[in-house]
Amino acid sequence: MKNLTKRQEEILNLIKSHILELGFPPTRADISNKLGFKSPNAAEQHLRAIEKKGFIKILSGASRGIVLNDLSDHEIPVIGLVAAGGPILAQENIEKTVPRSNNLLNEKIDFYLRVKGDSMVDVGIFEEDLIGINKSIDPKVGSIVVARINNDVTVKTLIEISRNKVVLRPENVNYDDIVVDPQVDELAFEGSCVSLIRESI
Amino acid sequence: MKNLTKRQEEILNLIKSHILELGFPPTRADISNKLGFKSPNAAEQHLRAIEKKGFIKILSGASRGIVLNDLSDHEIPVIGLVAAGGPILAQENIEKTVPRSNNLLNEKIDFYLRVKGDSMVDVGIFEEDLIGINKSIDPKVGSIVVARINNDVTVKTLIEISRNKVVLRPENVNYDDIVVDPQVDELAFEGSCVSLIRESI
DNA sequence: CTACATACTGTATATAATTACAGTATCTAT
DNA sequence: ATAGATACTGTAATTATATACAGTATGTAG
Repeated sequence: MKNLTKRQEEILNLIKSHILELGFPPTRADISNKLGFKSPNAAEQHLRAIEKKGFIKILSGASRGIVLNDLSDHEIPVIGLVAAGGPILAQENIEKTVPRSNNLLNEKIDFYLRVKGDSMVDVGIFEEDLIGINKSIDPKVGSIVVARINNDVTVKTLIEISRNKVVLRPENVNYDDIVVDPQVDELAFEGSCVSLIRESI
Repeated sequence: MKNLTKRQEEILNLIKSHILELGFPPTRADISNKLGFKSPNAAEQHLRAIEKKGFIKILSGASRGIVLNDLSDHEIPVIGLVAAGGPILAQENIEKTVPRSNNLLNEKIDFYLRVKGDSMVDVGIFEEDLIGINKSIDPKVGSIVVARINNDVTVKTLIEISRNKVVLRPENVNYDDIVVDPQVDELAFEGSCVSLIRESI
């Protein structure tokens, strides 16, 4: 995604603040008025340029049909079922996005993962809960991590980690620890769990 | 704020989901198409009715000029320790406020309550969790409610409710049911639990 | 009984908004 | 030098949209 010029960025910010303020995007005339253009075409051409650079999408024929593409700053993706193989943040895994303001604390959340199964109920993580994941936090013993074992993504407590042995514990008395040898099985840590949201009780 | 009719609510939801999906409100024609109206005026009149009841504001002359009013409430209070006696939403009980995520389709949350104690761990509600409370939902058997018993605020599952007997169950095998006679003890329901946030894991 | 709310159809029109076309001028990379 | 990006003015046509007016029909509260 190419960089915007100063003027284009000004216009993109204008669009964003218009949406924030009123709830819908501006028209070409709105933009022209605010920036002092004497022709709506000035705005039109800026929009085309911004679209070309991938920051917005212009829906043809629709009034105010400007769709923001860069939700990453404001929206956190929610990962549903993870397709085997591909990257966890691949588009097809994204169930929806939620506004970042849902996040109450300062800790960084890269994405939410929808919990499947009951393997973590003993620490209060239930099926369908959304757990907030920080990709940057190194897996620490005792913390809850998102691990990928041979293309299967799982959420467990990290109990032990060494060169040839990693122990992951389901927090459910009915399940046994998972012992992995990273030299035999493919193992990757996708991040650490830092928060939880339960949307419906 | 008067209640919406079923049809009006349907239209309000359509507006919300349109915004969620595309980022801007629908036109009268959009609404009519989706609901099968043969005249855009049907949508227009519904919008007027919804505006009259205070749920939206129609900006005259602006295309797609529908502003949602229920989003203007920006901050949700977080209730910490509840002082005995006073109202639960009294200023001195408010620990902080958090921004209301542009909560387009989610259930209404009047306030968050910080959970004290371990009486609800078996349903995954832990100490220091924040539970989202809706004041308007009537206490239903089987749901988790915020109850005030003689000036003590508590969160429990409602098991039984009748004129002279109310049973509240702590979701923890170590605790016994609380049986209250509303004719003897002062009992009030402050709301129902609809969501949960755990800020740190 | 009557006014008012709800829930629409149908037609029409003014205006809001997109968007094409024709220019001007400056800057930058090939 | 020349093609393309940037940054606009100016005009105009087409289409999208809001919105008024005229109806029909049903239900509900005073």
